[in-house]
Amino acid sequence: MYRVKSESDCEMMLQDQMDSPVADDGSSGGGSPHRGSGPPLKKGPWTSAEDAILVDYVKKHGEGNWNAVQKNTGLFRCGKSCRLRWANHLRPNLKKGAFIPEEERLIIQLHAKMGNKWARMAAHLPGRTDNEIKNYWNTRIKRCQRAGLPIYPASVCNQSSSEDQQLSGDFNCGENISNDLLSGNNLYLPDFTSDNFIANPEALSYAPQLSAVSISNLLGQSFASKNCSFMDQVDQSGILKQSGCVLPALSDTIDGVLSSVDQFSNDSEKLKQALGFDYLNEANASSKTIAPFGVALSGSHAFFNGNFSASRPINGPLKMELPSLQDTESDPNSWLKYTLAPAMQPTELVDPYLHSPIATPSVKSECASPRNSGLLEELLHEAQALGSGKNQQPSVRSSSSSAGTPCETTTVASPEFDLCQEYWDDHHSSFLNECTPFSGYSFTESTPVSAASPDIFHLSKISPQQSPSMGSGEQALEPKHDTAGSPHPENLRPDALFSGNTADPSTFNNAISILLGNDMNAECKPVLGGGITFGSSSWNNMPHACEIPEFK
DNA sequence: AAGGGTTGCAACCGCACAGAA
DNA sequence: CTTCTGTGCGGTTGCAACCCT
Repeated sequence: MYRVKSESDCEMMLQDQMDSPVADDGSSGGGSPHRGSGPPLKKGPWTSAEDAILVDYVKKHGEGNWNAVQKNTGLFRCGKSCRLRWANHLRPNLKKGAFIPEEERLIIQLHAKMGNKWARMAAHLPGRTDNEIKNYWNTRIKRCQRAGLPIYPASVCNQSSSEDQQLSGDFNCGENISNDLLSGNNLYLPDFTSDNFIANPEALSYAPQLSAVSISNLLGQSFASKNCSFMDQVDQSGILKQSGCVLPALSDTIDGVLSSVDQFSNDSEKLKQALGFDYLNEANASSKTIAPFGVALSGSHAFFNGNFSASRPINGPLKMELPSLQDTESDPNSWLKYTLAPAMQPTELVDPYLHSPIATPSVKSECASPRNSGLLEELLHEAQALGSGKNQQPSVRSSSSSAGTPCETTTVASPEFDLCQEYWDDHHSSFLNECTPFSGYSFTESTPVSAASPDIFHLSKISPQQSPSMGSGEQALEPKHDTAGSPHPENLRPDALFSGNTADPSTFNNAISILLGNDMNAECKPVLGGGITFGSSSWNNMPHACEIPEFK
């Protein structure tokens, strides 16, 4: 690393840089290559002397015209290097040191919205440079990859959801979700309408969301504005359980499902969560502040959790840059734990749709981070907790995620998962009967699940019997295979969820159409190889939300 | 203690864009 | 309109510090 030279290095001063110029290759780089025939420009770490020269120059001449620095100061640095040095290290008001939790949250959130637009992200983080943010993010990506955790905390996506709801104004069901972070940072929050969302199909690649949305559409599509964001609809599903006033009959249906699930043994919570029905259990939620991250980022898990036993391993390195908002999460509540001020009273944590009080915030998941910040450390902490095989307290119903807590679902090879598997083997028939109203709309019926989370797996188990386009449940559990029986590469991608593993593409499209407000048919089309494209977008060239014209 | 592997940051590289000539 | 120049941005690399065995 180019560690900042100690102050003793100041002694090297100018002479040092003069003595050790690195032959420049004309690397002023990019659009401003060094074209002169002067002395070779130095590369590598800046010395204090060079810094002093540059600072002095900027004080006198101001920023800009960086190529003139060399001419005016004798500094053997290209203008580009000077600009970079100034911008990243020398300019005033630069924050140094580690990112504070609030900054981390903001970075995560911004990245979810912008993708790798570091400069734009830096604009939201005064005193931070794009390079810093980029490095931080890359580090974070690596950590998440190692830990097998999702890049985006579920709450970040839910933040987008909540923000979207607030901003859209099209979906006014009385929620008044706090949004301190948003308001405090003047974030630019694109309105992810359902149409917009189409351009981000990865965001759909998470079974809990899908199930949530499917249920939402089943139960409450009528009251969902078409202009509501996709996540709005997800959120609606999350509130359905609590919103019996809206559709009491259907709410009863859900209650019935949950009741049947509750018949399961003490581990039923795990099963429900693994089945992705946790979002239906918000009324029992005590854990809006529990699990730092939801696990509904199933696709992300698939990406990063190479230990996912139920799926084919992901072969080879994956480019970790993910399109923005790829992982919108279905849990409408978990975001709260990020946005609520620390002083927020517990009562304020009550979901607007939640009729029953929330358990005391003191009920903490064992997975909760020591810092309770929901940030990178928490991810790591969760990973540790997962590795240690810790479980949540049985009495704690975690509904922070539509798919359960990370403790229970991120480590798919965990005993919990096996337990769920066993439960399924034992009870799936009766459960499926109970779940009949939902499964018909479950996207998992056409979803290859090899790259998905266990949540997706279990959801897939729900649907086959109900699905006209899916075979047996066992088939549903199998990743999509090509004719040779080998894992289809598409299965290794989150968007494999939409890879059209249905015998009837029109059915699939119709389902998506229902999901996304009936506009899918125009935008979504099957592609060769079983994938689905959304307009011109694909996984690899998916534009970030900010690149979508509406967001600019 | 030593050596190899990993981490994380600073800096570089190359492309793209805008404005001036 | 074309070319040149400056700047911005995102991806990548280099390497010292740190960690692990």
